[in-house]
Amino acid sequence: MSDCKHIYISKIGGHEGEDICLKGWLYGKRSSGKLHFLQVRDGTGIIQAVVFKGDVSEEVFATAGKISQESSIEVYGTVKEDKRSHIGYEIAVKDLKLVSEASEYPITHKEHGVAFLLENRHLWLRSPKQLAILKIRHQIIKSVRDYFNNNDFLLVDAPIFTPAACEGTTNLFETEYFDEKAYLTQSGQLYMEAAAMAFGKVYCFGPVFRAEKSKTRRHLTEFWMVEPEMAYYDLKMDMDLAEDFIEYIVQSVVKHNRKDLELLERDISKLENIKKPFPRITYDEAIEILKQKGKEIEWGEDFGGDEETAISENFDRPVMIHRYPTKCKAFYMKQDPENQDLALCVDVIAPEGYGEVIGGGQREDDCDALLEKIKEHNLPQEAFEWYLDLRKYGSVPHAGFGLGIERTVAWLCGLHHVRETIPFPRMMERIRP
RNA sequence: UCCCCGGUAGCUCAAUGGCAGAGCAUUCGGCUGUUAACCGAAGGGUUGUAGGUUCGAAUCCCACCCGGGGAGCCA
Repeated sequence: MSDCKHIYISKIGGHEGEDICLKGWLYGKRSSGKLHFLQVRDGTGIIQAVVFKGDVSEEVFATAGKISQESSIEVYGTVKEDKRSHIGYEIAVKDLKLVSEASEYPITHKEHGVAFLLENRHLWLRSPKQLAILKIRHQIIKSVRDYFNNNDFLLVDAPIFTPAACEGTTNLFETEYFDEKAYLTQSGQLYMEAAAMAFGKVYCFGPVFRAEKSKTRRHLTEFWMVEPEMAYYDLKMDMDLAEDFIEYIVQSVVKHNRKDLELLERDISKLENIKKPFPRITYDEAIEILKQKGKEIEWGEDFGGDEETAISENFDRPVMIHRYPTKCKAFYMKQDPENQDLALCVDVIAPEGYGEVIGGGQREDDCDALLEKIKEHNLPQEAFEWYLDLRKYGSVPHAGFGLGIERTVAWLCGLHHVRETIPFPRMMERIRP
């Protein structure tokens, strides 16, 4: 038996009638007198292995009857087609090897509370639903990289340690850096601007950190962001890129993860519909929509989660809101030459209330104007000398954006909360496991 | 930081001032096609922590701890 070929469950269809070996874990078990039904998982799928008393030794039959949930096992048997199976095949077991017996496994197939599951996140990952989510996350990340790699962008990794500077330090995680303090990055953007002046079209992709005391379904303290930055791009080109990029990611998930989306009971038609062009509205038009809906909002205020959801309800695909008031955006945003009160920026709000997935815009490329902004925001000029250098040595119009991976995963998977979109979520109230 | 809700068996919950309970999980027994299998039995408790009220507290009061939901915050 030990010379049987090891086959992954996802590939079982090509081996009908053959004697094979499965290497995995016991997902579930039912017994019926002279039969044991073992649900075996191996990370690629779940299949039922049937142990009939007449087919195996007494020892093997007894072992099959007492294997505990999540014990690791090797199963030897014949692949058989069976209409009753959800994947179309079963294994008729000939022999079994208990690799390691699991003691009482805490996560059952019944309902559990969120707190309990998060405390057991290291085990929760074994559940089919979590596997489907992480497979979709994998595809999203792959698509992100494929998109930029296929469109002449250079990957430039941004640093994680950053010096004290950008916009005060209240939202940054502080850490010891030899004899001085350093902070964990909350964005690679400023470094990408430097890289864009060197290489033209660049992107970074990595974890970023926010020490905000935010307790909502859209926030994590550690999350992953992809940030492209392009020299000689204006706001319109930036928006065109964001639109094309999102369409590519969504359609690649629709194409490659249909089974995972079905397992998550996602309405796939809503994703199939995510095609260019996306609606584009100005901040002023967004305010009009909110006022029509009876929301109390004044011109100049930024949008919260409720406002974003209200606006997104008017559209069946991502909506691009551009030209926010300068005062509610960051210092590096370029002012609209046609209206100094507006910034050349864009937020992309996902449909179905999933909120902002992209924030970006055209950067201030004039050295004097940028210096003025740094002073207005009471930022320490010396920390930005290198950033100002980019405007001194061959400044060009440039633009970019950042896309939050977890919010994108939550949207495509149809999840209520971002905590399930990352293997080990880091939140204000939770850092374990 | 603020507001709301919660903490009872491994898990999900019940018991609202008077004997600490159920389902699932676990263990044992039964069943040749189970799909969250089913049937029978058993074991399993410092009711988050500390104090107070009371003849008597899981239950009422106070403080604290932990968690959940939301807000603010959020390049």
